[in-house]
Amino acid sequence: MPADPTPTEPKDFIRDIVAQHVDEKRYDKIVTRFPPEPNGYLHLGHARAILLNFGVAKENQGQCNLRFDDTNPAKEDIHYVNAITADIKWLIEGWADAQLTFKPKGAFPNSQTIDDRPDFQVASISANSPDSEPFTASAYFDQLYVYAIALIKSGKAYVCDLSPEDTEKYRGTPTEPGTASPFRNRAIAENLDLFSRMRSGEFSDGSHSLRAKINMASPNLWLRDPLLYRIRHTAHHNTGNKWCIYPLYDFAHCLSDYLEGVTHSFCTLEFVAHRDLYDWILTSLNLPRPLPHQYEFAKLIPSYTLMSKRNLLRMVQEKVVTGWDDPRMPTLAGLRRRGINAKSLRRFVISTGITTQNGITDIAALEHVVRDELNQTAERRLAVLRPIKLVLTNIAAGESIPCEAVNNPQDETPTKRQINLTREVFIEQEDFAEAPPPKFRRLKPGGEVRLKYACIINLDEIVKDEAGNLLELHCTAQLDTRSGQPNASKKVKGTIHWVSATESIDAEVRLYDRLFTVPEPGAEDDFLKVINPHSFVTILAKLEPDLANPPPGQSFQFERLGYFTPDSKDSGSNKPVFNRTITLRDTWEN
RNA sequence: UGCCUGGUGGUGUAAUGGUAGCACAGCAGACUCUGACUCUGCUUGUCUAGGUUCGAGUCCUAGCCGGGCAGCCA
Repeated sequence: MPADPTPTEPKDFIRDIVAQHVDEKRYDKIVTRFPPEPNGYLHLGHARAILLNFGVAKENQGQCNLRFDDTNPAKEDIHYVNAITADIKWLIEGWADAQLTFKPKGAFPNSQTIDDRPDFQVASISANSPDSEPFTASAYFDQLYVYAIALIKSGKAYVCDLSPEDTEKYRGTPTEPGTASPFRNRAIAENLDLFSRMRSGEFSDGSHSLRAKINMASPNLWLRDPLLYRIRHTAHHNTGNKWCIYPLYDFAHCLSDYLEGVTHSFCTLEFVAHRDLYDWILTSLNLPRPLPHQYEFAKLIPSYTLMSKRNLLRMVQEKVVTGWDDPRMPTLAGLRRRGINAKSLRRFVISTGITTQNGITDIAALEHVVRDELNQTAERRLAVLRPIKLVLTNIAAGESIPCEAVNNPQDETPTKRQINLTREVFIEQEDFAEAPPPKFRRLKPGGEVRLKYACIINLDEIVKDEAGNLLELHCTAQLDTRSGQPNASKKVKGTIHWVSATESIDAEVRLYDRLFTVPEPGAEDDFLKVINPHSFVTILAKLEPDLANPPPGQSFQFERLGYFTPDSKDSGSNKPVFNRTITLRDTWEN
């Protein structure tokens, strides 16, 4: 197996840009960053951003910083930073671990002088180092404050006393220019004084703000004197009560990139309008090092899923699902618990490419790679989800006939295990039909079928109770059709799976399906109306005995049914709970 | 109807003035001790109209359609 599971090296407009910069030797090293806000779990959409940022870093021997964009203490929580960090490590493990970069524990940006100009820069260190921690925007609050003062001193920022409502009114509309705030031309000294008093807690939330002085008539709304700082008397999960003013995204993000030495800052299309502001702030500060630049790409939106954190949070809060890591959720945690491995996710996401076109990606493309990966790697087992009892009348009670079962036929030299055929076995209800449809290749009256890895059987008698309910099936086993026996190569049309009634275990199996019934639940006025009522079904199944204590994280193919993995939360010793990752492709219809 | 941005099979994505290709999905068949896998074949596309050119998905002009932007969210 190759150490690097990446498929072919991707090529797209962003890699072209980076490649050109590398040719030009524009930067010493390519540095990207993944900047999640710790206010929810990472999902499939983030996977594209993660794989882009880490991919570009990896392909150019660069680094990718994990930075928490934690500038809004009202919405953020430390719980999310831990979950996000774990999810990222999981997603890139064995692929781009070497690129994941943190800062030294407790580090803040260092002061330095470059060409007689003052500068700040934060040190970086491998995330593998024990004394490392993720970058955070909140670690830059001191420097950000210094930059804000520099902007004020150069006449490029001012303190505004307009209320949030008035600020909105003054901004104008897309078709009408805004009007200048009455505080726009305050003296620099007054701005400095007011800003310092904002910081010291003298003013209430919303009463003042720091604004960039750009152009109230700009066709780009984000250049109409955007806010840089707002007052929030709220404790922050990192900085505690040190601050009561917090920088806004536009001010914090570009400067965080700069402080970390980021060269390429990738984000999604809705930030295109912010790019001018990103550049304005950076160029206004006369910074001595090369400036980072922002490049935008289209979001990944798979069909039959909801992708916004707002909606996912609502599903969690309204208990549509059991939590952020519910196996039906499109979160990395949910997908992982479902049994989808990181390599499958990478393959899927990378296969969708990077462009600037918005669109919906067919979730079948993900299902395809999930099946393909698992087909290669998952060991096969026999399991019966909805059992009916079948009695092999020519086998004595108590007798165990050993059979060899292949663990994975995809292996070049497959290993085998032993399963025992006994007088009583269970087969799948679906594999028997008293009145079979045309082309039915399974067990039917007067028919014969092979029990996988065992022998061919003939149906002799259908036993029912007085009410006509099916009780059991009586069959005869053709024992000489077992592997190694004289008639082993005898052909029959159908092969079905089975499990010994006396040598099997009972286990809970959770059958998951798509959460929504429509391809685009996000386009619905209320997604609650299009929830798939059958997205989660739990049953008691009969499994091969060696499935009693499955290794966590291991996937199995239950033959003819699908891929299953032990649930990471609810499985107990000798009491496994299996999640169905996905069914096998099924082209048989009736 | 301000500014930005984008239109290639059903979906996603290539082709950077020179044979419109790939993947998924779909359909048909072969194989099969998994109706899986694998294999074979097939259906389906350059938003429209002009122009430049020997040659246009690609360049130009006009139009049509879609997405984004008016948080003290990110």
